[in-house]
Amino acid sequence: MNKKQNISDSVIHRLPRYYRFLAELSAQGVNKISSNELAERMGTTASQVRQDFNCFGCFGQQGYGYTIAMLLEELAKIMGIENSRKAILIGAGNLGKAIAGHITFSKLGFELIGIFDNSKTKIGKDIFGFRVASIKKLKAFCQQNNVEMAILCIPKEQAANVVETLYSAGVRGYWNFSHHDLKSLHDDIIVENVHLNDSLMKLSFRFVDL
Amino acid sequence: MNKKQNISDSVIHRLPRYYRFLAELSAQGVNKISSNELAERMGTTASQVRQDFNCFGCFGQQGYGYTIAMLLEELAKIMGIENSRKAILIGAGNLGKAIAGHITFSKLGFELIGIFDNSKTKIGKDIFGFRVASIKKLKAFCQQNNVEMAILCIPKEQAANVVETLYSAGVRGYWNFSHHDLKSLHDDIIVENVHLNDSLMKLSFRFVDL
DNA sequence: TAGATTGTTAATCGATTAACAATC
DNA sequence: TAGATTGTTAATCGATTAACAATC
Repeated sequence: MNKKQNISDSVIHRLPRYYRFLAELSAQGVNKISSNELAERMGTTASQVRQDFNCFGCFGQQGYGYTIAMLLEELAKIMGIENSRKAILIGAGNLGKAIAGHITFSKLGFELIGIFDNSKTKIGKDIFGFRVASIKKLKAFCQQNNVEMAILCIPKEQAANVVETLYSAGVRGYWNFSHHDLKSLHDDIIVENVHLNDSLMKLSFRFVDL
Repeated sequence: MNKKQNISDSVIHRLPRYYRFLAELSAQGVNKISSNELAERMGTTASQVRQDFNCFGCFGQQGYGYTIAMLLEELAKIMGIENSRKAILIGAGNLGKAIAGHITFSKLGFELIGIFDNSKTKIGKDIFGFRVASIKKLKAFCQQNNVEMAILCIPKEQAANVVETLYSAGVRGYWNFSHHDLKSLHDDIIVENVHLNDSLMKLSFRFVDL
């Protein structure tokens, strides 16, 4: 699937949204939809919907529309969310706990297999069925279990160190809540940054001349 | 400041990033920077940096560059983060706790003044100095305190109801972690959605042909 | 003054939208 | 067959990049 290389960020950004809207429709018992209907619900245009889907193949039927179940399946394949890549979470604070508790990893392409922390007060505690392990065991654990992705719920200052350990153990994917610019450490890693501060600043911006 | 209307989403999206990088430089003791240097650090182009800043005015000095302190001040004004709009948080689960604990609202334009929940096991408990209040008191509280923004850390199913209450009490800004499409409820509200699932799906996508 | 770097206009590139032929 | 809606090409629009005159 070499196509992947040419997909623009704009399209990638929309894929999970399509999936979300379609999954909801599906749950409501809707079976088919036209690009027009879908566009209207999502606040976009039919053209964009069709262009986006056609980046990956022809999923519709002329004169009829799209079968939602089939679209969902294709989108799932495209995004690789039917995988179960081994993932670990580092940092068992409130944020780490929220992530471990709220995210249904199995529906998003990953399997959470461990939680690590460096604080004595947390090591050994149980969180959603995981016994929090010492960060000292990180490297061995990743190597033994083929960990592919790490979720960083740690302070910015600790990120570089932790990533060095993870990188040396072969971890290449990072869901990064730490605000550290990981790309500057290695360029053969995949990083998805979450900046909640940025999100809140955008909200603040839009308030200004309300 | 009518300019605000014409600012593209692309620019708005970059503003917090500029702020973040400049704040870090400032903390490192750097005082001035050229569009070129800043662009390099941020992985963008000098042209873009200058175009972006010039959406809001002329902050630089020809032949010299930009004074970081001044840029930060201007960006802060532009994003309105020196405000302290009254905000409340609804949903005192792990996610709510993480938000209440991690986000420095006062640096982002808001002041957190209350936490609400509908669960008896949570009402009355203390979270980061706030006594969790019953959601029954929501409306009165918002009206009495001029609450402008609500953070929704509640399940999707409860969102519509809660927003009706908040809306009727005058709350127009929403930092929405609930996955409910709030814009479909009222169109004179400001909504900033956080979809962590989408973020993780994007990470999964980029794994596929690694 | 000479050098540097901005502010701003012009050129390019890419993404979105419109149009329409293909076809179910 | 007629109607509907896709897949795809062409047109438009906007965002990014390049260029350069203004100026500190």
